Amino acid sequence: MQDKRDSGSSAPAVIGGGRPRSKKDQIVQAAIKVFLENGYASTSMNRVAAEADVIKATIYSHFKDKEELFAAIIEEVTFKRMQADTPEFEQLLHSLPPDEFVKLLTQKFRMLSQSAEYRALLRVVIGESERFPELATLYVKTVILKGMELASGYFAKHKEMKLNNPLATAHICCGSFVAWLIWQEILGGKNFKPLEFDDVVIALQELVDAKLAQDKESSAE
Amino acid sequence: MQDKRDSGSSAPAVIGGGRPRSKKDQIVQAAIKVFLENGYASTSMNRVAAEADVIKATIYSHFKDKEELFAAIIEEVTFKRMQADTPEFEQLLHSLPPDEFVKLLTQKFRMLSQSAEYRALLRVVIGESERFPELATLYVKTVILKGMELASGYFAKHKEMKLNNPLATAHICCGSFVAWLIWQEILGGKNFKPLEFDDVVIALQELVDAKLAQDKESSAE
DNA sequence: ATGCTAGTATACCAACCGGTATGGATAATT
DNA sequence: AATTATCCATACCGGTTGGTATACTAGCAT
Repeated sequence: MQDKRDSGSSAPAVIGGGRPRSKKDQIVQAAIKVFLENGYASTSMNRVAAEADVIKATIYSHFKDKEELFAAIIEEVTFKRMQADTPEFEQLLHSLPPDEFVKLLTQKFRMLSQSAEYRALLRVVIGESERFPELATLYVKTVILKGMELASGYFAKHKEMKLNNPLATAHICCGSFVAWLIWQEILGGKNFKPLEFDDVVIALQELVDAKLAQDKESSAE
Repeated sequence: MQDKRDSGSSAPAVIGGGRPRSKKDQIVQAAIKVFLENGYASTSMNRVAAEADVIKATIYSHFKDKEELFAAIIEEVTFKRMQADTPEFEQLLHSLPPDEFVKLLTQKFRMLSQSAEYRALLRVVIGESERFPELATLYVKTVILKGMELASGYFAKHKEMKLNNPLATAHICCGSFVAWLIWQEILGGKNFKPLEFDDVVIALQELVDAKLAQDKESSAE
């Protein structure tokens, strides 16, 4: 029972048609699907095993118990979603004018919110946040804060915008997006009170532009 | 098995020390606590019965099954939270200047977000939104949309603000608040990247004020 | 008194839960 | 050829699940 923590390519079981997918990965992929669909409590290990086309004992040879498997899949999905931007790209972002910057930021978010897996991740992380606060923290740190720091970093750098609290302003931007995702898509609000994401972006830009114009004017006098 | 849908005061069982609380209410109160603490799947009916100090069969004499009980408690809490404003109060709100209006809106939200029960409700409704979409819809309709329509109604009425899309602007305001509640309180972001709610309000007001000033100026020329 | 209702207490049900044990098959390593 | 490790198949474990059945009691209205 040696610690075989090779996250690399030493897949020990390449048997069948030459799949490079290790058994452990097979399990993780299946677990991602089942856990994100049903949440922690109403997911049974039998169901995961069946979905992974694997025997239950095999799961327990890779993961100590249900909780560890759940934590593993949340980490997996979280990090997968956050194969973050290169420093060069962030540099580029910082050099853009505000309107272009917001446009790019929203594009990134739009891509995220179109992924069913990402929506499910958000739902499950919130739903299980009471019993798995560490996972909620992980999610916040690696996903939410990344976008937040990007935006607040930009706002802080561009002093011509004269924002007294860059973090709070970044929160308003990102928060508007997250809230839209939750109440329109996850909670199904779009079915009886639709609100286009683009309209939110436009309205947001309206506000930011106004702020920008005001500051230009006040710095002129 | 007649339909006894009296939501009034005909409590049939006033036995003990003279509690006016019916047995059904006893069950609902206990179920609220347990379900909101643990979510749907990891709440057992035995636990609810014990918490309500009632036998399990008694629960099933009032509710057909677990799902019905869960739906009942979500409705109960949802409506309890939304003993909405009087029309007169809404009228008052509409007559306020924008900054005062935002201030009052945030005060209402601050009160909501301080209630642990409300936070738990939000968490559970999101977490179970896949298996209970009707409950998510109920929540959106009776809670979220109420605040949204209040704000968007105000924005639409005050044409001097020249907001092209009142609903989207209302979403930015309310969404900023909800998102703050989720990532600071529910997901625990405050523990390592604290952001005061008041700072969000101030930053938001900064943006709205700028928009307002811009419109005044443009209408002057 | 006689039902009727609402509740209690307890026991029970089949199904499923997370997790383990055993024993055999396969394949790579030595 | 022997060893080792991984996996499968099946069966099993004690405990819990949602939900029911039976038998009994207390209050209430006719």
